[in-house]
Amino acid sequence: MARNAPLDQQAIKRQNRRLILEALRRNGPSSRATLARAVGLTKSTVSSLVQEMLEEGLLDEGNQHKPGLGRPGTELEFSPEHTLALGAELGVENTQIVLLDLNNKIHGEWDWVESPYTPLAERISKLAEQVRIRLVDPTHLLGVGLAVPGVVSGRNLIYAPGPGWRNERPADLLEALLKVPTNVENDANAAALGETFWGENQSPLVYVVMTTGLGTGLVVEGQVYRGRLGAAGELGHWLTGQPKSRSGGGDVEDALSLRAMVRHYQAASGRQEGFWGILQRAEQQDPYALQALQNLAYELGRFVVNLCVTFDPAAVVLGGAGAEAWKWLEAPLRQTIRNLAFIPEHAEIPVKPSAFGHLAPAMGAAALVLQRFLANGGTREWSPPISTLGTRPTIGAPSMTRRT
Amino acid sequence: MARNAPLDQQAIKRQNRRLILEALRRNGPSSRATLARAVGLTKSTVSSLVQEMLEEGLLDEGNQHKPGLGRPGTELEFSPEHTLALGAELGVENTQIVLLDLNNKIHGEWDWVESPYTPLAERISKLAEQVRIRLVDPTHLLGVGLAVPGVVSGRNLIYAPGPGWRNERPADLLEALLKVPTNVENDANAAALGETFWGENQSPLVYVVMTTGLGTGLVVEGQVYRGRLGAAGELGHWLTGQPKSRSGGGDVEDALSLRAMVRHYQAASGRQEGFWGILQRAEQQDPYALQALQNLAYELGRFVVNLCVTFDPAAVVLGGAGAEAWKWLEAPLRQTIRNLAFIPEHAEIPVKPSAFGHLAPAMGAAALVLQRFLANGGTREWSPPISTLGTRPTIGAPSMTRRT
DNA sequence: CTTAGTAAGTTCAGCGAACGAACTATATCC
DNA sequence: GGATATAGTTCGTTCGCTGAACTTACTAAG
Repeated sequence: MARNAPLDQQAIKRQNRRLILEALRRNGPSSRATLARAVGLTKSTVSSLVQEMLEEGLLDEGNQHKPGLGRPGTELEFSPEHTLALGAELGVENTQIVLLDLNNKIHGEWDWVESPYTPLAERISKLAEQVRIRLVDPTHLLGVGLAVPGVVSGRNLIYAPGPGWRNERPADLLEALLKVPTNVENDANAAALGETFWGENQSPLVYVVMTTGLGTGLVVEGQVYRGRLGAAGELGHWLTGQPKSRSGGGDVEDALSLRAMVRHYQAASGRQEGFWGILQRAEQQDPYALQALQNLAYELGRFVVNLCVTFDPAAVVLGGAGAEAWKWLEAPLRQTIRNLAFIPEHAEIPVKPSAFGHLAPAMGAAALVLQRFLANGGTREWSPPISTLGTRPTIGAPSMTRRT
Repeated sequence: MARNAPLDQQAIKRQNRRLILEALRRNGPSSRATLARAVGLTKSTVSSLVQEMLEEGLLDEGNQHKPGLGRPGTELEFSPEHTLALGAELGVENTQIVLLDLNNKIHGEWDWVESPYTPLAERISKLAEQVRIRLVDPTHLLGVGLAVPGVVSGRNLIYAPGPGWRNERPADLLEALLKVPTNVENDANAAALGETFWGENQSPLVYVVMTTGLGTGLVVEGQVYRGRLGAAGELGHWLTGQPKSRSGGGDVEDALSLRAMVRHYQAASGRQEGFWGILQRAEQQDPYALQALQNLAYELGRFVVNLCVTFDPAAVVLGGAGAEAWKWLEAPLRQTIRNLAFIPEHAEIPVKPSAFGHLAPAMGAAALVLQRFLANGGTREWSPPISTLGTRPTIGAPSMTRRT
């Protein structure tokens, strides 16, 4: 919604269509009259807008709604074939895709393992191939959303340290292969969006994804906060007071990440274990494993408190390891937050594991597509895939001369 | 602009009036034709909207514009009497007020000293009294903006540690006295808004105010980011790794604030000096003073780098001590940022002292009023001052059981 | 001095979108 | 079967923007 463009009558219509569609998604199948009450338009306006959308094939008429007295209404719902979106997470070690529609119905979910450092182009071709195998015709899709573990600026990927990608144009690549409009987003941002898009609308919402590193996504009033270049939320790289290298000092990741946890465990127990190994040992009451988890909870608690003074969120959602180990983290985490909160309201800030587990980034990527479609009032406005593969993004990669 | 309300034709009109007024403010006096080109409306539309605003007294016709060929245009400008806003900063030790109009003309600027810990009600009455002395009739004001050094939620002040206020309703108090609509904002947020409202529109923009403590304000696309309760940006309270008390640990303020600087200076030199004293000694090449400033620049540089990974701003503006000592800080600060930046773009992030110096928060408070007026398309929509002084804000004060 | 050229600003018929009152349709309750 | 209630449609009205034609006011060239 361009804040700096003059409005015309079409803008009114688009906005009102958007409101109707959003209400329909929030509340599930509803009658015209119910929609009219929900969005504050008159019955006649809703009727005519709905009529249009039925003719476009965007909506379907469903069952009769029988609430008791009076004439029963006809329920409206999204046409599944016309509101499909595909979300894909290009993780470091695997690819996860999910196909769903605006009725919040998941039509399919697939994933496969990838070998590390596979070039992005290969990953994208494989994705396109798999999509073709699973879908009869990808052109039915409203779009594809890609969640990637790195800094995203606009449609371009600037830097993804995990898989080792720099200055790539995944959207252009995929559009060229599938002829489907594609959005790209940082994985934490995407997951954060997904959480608000399908969950309660808690704003602002911070999503914390702890894997080998640590990143956050921020969603304010349904909009992803990206910063100027898309580099916001890289809080794992916040420099703390602990001097480590001569020039900089340690960062938050050094204390809060799977790497840090594994390191702690090894230092204490003398045993070498991965994250899952530690969890297993914790099941068997290994005191070192329990200690490592306790320590993780403490560090995570401090971090949440810091998120509170920074973003003052309405809720914090944990993804990655934070969600996997939730069982052990919950109690000590809660206690740490209570002890350290700056204002009392933050002491009881809702913290919960992601509703979608490992699917969260892929779901969020799909949400990106659906959100955009809704914002346009349910119109697919896609410029045909112009080949711009020749030009490169102008933003450089991070300097690697520092930090470890 | 309510994102979730249906639009009607009045909304179009309001938006278009807003665009015209904003263009007029940005570009200074302009003709109808120029405005039409600037906002993308037709001449006829602009003409009729302008006609209305002339009749309302909001705009005045000015001189003829003589650009060369063709009929000269009539310049339009804001009526100074109808676009006055008052900004006030209720600082810990003084009150600063500024009166200005939408032509960006400052009509007056006053300040007076306050004794610390004066109850807020007294501060407000004194402010009202001074306004009455200086202004013939306060009802001509579009509104009053109040900048306060604390956490603000909506119209209410939750907690201001400096002057020691808790759970106050400054807006209600002032409205009862002056019968003028009043907005309240955190001082750093206000200053940040002022910086973007009158400066180049760099978004996101972070304002860093370093006084005895440390706070930040964030403005994104012209809108202040407040978080859920208005407690965002309290980055001075970010917990760092340095353990200090048993429960929490030190925070950023412990390393970066005037308190920290004074402490450092004393530890090194053995002399007790305030901030201004240290600056004076630096003038005389006192090595300890220079060292303290160098150290401040280093800590500030680290902080700016952290702001970059957190908010990825387009620019950082310094207020308070950061601005006063700019002369000594600039070079080492720049160098620190260059050394520590996470991505190369952040190495050269624009950092500059506030354009308004000590006036920044008061200017920002006034900007708050003007921005709101513009957002409404230049209509004063004020509900008469209903007395709600009986009810109290529901948010508690920070817990003081921790942190030193 | 006259005339052509150019740009500013006005007027007005037309259009698109929402509204609201009056209407029809279809159910329940007594 | 009639009263009542709610869903959905129809259509004339209102409102704001548009675009074309027009008027106004100036400069430049002959």
